[in-house]
Amino acid sequence: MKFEAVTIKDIAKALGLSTSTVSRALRDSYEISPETKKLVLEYAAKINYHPNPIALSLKERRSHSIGVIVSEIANSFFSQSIDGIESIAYKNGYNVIISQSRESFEREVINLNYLTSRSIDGLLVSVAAETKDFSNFKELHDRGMPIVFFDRVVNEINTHKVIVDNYKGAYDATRYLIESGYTNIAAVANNEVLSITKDRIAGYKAALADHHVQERDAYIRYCAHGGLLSSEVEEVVADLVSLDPRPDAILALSDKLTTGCLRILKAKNLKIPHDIGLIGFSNSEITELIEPPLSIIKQPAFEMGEIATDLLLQLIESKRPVTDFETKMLEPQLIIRESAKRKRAGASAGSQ
Amino acid sequence: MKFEAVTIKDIAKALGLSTSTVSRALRDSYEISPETKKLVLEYAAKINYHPNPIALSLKERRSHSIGVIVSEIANSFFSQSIDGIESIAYKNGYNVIISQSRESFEREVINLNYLTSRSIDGLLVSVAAETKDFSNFKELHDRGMPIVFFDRVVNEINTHKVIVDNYKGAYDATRYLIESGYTNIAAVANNEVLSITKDRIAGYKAALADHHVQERDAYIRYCAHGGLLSSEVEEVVADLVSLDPRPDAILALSDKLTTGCLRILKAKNLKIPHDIGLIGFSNSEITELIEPPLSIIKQPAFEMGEIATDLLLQLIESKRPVTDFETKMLEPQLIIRESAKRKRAGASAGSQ
DNA sequence: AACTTTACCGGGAACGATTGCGTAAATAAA
DNA sequence: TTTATTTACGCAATCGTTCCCGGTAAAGTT
Repeated sequence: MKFEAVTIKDIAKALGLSTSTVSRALRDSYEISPETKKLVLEYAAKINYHPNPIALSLKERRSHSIGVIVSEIANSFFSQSIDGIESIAYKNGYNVIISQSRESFEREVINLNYLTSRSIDGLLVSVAAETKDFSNFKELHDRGMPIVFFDRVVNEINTHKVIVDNYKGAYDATRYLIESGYTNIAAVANNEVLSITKDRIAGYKAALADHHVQERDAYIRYCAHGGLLSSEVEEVVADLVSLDPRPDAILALSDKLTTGCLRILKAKNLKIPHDIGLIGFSNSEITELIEPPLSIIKQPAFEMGEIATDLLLQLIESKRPVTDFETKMLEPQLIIRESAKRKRAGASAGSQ
Repeated sequence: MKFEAVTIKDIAKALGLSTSTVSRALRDSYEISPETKKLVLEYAAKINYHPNPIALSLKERRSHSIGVIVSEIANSFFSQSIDGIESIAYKNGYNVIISQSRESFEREVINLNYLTSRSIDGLLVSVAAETKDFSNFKELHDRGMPIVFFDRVVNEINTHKVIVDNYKGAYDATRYLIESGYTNIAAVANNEVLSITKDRIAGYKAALADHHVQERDAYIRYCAHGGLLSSEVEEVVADLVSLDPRPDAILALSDKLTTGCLRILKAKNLKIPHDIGLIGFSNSEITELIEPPLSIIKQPAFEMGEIATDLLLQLIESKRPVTDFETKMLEPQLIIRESAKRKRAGASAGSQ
């Protein structure tokens, strides 16, 4: 099957002109007489001419497409981000090529190689949970590929980044739990190496410290695959609830973990928030419909995608090499619902 | 910023060969001596040579990328479909360029023009809710563009299609409601012109008829924008519950509508399933966590994306024009949970 | 010794578009 | 009338790659 497009040559031949004249006429060059322009433009419109973007790309040495690497598309946060990415890219005439790491370092590297071999103009990345070796990104960046990280960033690479205030998100959520009377607060986090994990855990710890609640190592658990495997969440939660003293609340530090914990807590017949409180990062649109309505920390995913793309396009279209990079930090939104309401707000902290 | 790639010319120059020889060596042509091949291959690997896909595209007159038009990415069904699309496309060396219609005919046409002007090799489409004029697709298809429709197909165009058995899905759900003792079953559907709407409504009606339950026009409602506007769902549900007799169950005929109805029913303080039963099409991963756990008809979204892409690639890579098109129909999955359990199965109809 | 193969390799056109340069004709200035 | 300038267009190189068409030297065949 073929889809034959009309070229500038067809126009030239039909009108008895050279291709250069046609090209110039189409670009409204001053070198072409108004009559010729009119002729060309009208004929072009008539036969529905569109310049071949591939030929243009070859000439201009840029593809007008950007690559995106996320862990999985079918995840509320990422699909919302991609929505934002697509809208800005589209507005600026760029294609978006998406690939998924599924939290695997290996797949991430493969995707990276694939995308660069497809001659993309820039890259938008939220790194995989497994990734602790950033040399591939680093090398690519050093060789001049514009990269913008969003959500899960890599601090070792000096470029634009877009994140939410993960520290604050976790801090506020933890504080809320403490102020609601929870004292044994466990944290279930994504892979330990992730920037979001570090920042969120830091916020969690700080909130505990600031409110004189003792931090316990046993209460902090990591899921190497970010909850992509339900077994790892299951294990972690099972461990947690078998502890003595058993945690009276769980702070889940990423999307998949939040729903994962809830699922397992329910399976274990623990009543939320009575037996155990739950709050977590989530971008699902229907957390309010859950039983119990879920308290969440929500990220402005769409905006993050928009901003990251804006920054990337700036990088791509900048004439001079950019050396002044910024990290945009957005506000997370703490939404309190039933799943983390236990005692009255304002109860004195630091119990036991 | 620029990202300089190494070309075949660089290799030729460095090795004192012609570009044709290098090209042939890289493609393992029999015309090249083993020694030269080895030389070229090793040097190419050393300087990390990758053929420029844009130059190849220009030469071969195909871009190795496929366009996708869906109503919105941030929708469980579509993001799961895209997941499937991406996996097959990736496996075959194709890029996926995604665009969103947001249920608008106008945006769909714009996306269509944009994608074709980006010289894609084929198109995967799930039509927008508003679209009743298919002439744009038809014309494109007639001009030789391979198109595969999935989920929301257009019957007027003879090409491959991938759907679930929407009739059966709606029929089985309706039958389940009837057998559970519901008698006044309303249907809330997407835009009337959509193929999925027609098929699902037909299944709903057939189930009513087969079980001697009277069909009422007032019980069948359409949402022109597929629930993208929460106001339209609100209106429809408000109307429905004010009817006399009030429906004792709602069958929601698409993703957004299912959660939309639930949200509004809850806001109206109606107890599900006691006051009103609810079942609907949904591909959300967390419907079991909802209060009450949602009974759903689930589509094999990932597989649909995979199959549609497979079919599209067949079309693209076929030497001869394909005239024998097929419609793959997959099985929907009926998952019964609390939201549609009222009386015991097998209870006689006619309640109150 | 003369001819035919075979093995290897290079030149250059082509894909579709842009663009620097050259130039004929028309017009203006001398 | 001669020269300079402007107008309006064509030629050809270029982007990176493939591939048709040759070409040459060594080997094999009479």
